[in-house]
Amino acid sequence: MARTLITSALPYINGIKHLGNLVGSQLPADLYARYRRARGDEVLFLCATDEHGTPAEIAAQKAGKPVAEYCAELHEVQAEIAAGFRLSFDHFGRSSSEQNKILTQHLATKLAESGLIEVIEETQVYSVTDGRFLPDRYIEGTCPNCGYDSARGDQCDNCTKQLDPTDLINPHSTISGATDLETRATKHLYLKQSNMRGALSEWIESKTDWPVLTTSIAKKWLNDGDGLQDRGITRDLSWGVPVQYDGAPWTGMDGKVFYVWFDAPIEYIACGAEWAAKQGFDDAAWERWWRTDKGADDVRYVQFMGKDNVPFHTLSFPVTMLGSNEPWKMVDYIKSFNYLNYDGGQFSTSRGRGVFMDQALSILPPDYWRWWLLSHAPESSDSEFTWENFQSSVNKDLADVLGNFVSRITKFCRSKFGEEVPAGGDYGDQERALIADLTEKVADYQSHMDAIDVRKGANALRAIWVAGNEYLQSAAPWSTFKEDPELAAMQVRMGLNLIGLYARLSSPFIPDTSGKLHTALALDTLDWPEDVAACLSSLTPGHTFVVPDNLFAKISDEDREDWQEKFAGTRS
RNA sequence: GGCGGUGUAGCUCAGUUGGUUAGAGCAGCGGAAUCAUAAUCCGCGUGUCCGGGGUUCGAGUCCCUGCACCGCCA
Repeated sequence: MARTLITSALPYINGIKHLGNLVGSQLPADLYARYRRARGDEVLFLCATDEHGTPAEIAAQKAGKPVAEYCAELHEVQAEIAAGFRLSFDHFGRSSSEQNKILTQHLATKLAESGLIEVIEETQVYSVTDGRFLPDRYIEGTCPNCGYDSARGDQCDNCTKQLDPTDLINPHSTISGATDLETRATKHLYLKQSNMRGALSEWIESKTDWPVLTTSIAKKWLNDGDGLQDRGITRDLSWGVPVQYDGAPWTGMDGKVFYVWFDAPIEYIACGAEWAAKQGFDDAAWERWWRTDKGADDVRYVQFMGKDNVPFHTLSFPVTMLGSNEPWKMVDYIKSFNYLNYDGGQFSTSRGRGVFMDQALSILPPDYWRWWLLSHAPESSDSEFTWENFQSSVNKDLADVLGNFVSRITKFCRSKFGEEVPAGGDYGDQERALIADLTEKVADYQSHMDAIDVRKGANALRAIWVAGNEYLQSAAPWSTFKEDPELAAMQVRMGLNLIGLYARLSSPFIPDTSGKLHTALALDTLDWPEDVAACLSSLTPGHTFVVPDNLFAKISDEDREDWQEKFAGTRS
């Protein structure tokens, strides 16, 4: 049995993500996971919250809660919303887990043994009032260049001049407003990524089948300017994986933690360990996915992420994996996405612009969102969400093409033959032609799904739905019924079987709807229709069903205008 | 400032290694049908493929350049 390991970029803990974040990683990852499972693969689909770092500490502080408690709560919130979108993670873990701590410390040790860690002393701004070192962007003051009074420590937003925090006039902490800032010397561990440049370059060059978006970003970082830079992997914080521990190959790192970008990707692996522990399995259960010396050789590992995450997945994390000199399973394919814009601008978490995951679910069921987002996934370039487009796509594709198809055939059957598959007649030329056409269309659909071409997959699926309406329109059982009820019965039987086919093929995109059809038609299975002809004969005369409620209500102009207004401004 | 991306029908987007009259969905127009959520099906597109140069027998597709928008980096 083929085995597929799938990970989605980890959503950061400090709040609810917007639809742009969702469509860039978790949702397409789920689509692919569902598809691979349907095709019979053994799948392990992992995701987790990314919980460490300064933003989490500050968010917790604002909420007036200990950071651990804050993260635990937000993790539950995110998990619940993920479930709301039907994201089928085998495990939704936490980067703050014990497993991740152990693994992060282990890998840091291995990297040190490989000579890839060095200790560097540098100066950073310390806020006495806040009791912490401040990242550059949390320091503001007057720009020495243009006089703008809210220039950040890394850059002036007004004149765009790049700054050093110590350049600022009258600097203060944006966390507390404190002005008692001082520069202090502090030591940090650096990961010598530059030493691995050759190995990384070779590895990336070998990935000729990757999307250009992925490889162009990777190569740019690898080759531009002075090439790949070494990066600090520790920070002076309390919330995170401790850098100093028993057996650490360095000293003097007390009170420091690993920088979030270092431990977050390691959570992909640790998440597997969390999953195994939760299932009551032993280590071998997750190691067969993650260690090539323990059975992961035949695993195909696919990662999903937005383009902003590509450097970490093509360079930093691989440095950790390769540099450890241990046989970790490396990623086989990286599917990356561009950005989804919102109505002429960007989605903005800070300004609350756009639709956030919880809000989306509060106004419509998940399948509406899944369908629109996936059929408009920003694959080749940034794409745009507008309410008009959302309304027309959803109404047309889901309500009219698919929903109405189910409605018209089941209701016609009920009125003429009752709620059971009618007997009589045999499939003829027209049906054989339809089967041949659908067999071809399903193969086309599968080829796009195999290639993880999300939009093309959606288009192909839609074409399959359309084929049912074309058939029904030309077979016209409502006409043939008058002269030849047996013929009409056979045509209706085909129509009902088409619903069964659609329920199976559509499940990766719109799982709830597939479930409804499964129940209404009393299908014995939602297995993939490897044999289209057989699938279209699987509902036999006498099989009873129930006419389902309309699958999709249409979005009215009033709703659309309402939402347009509601989500334009600031998140309430 | 450096780098990268994008710019194709009213809208959202496809267009593989350059090759016949540039495509899909939606919207619009005309028709058929009336089983169905006025839902479906059929037919209809002369679009300076952002502008300007160039390479080529031939360019949306390669090169140079200008413009616009968007990112990333320093």
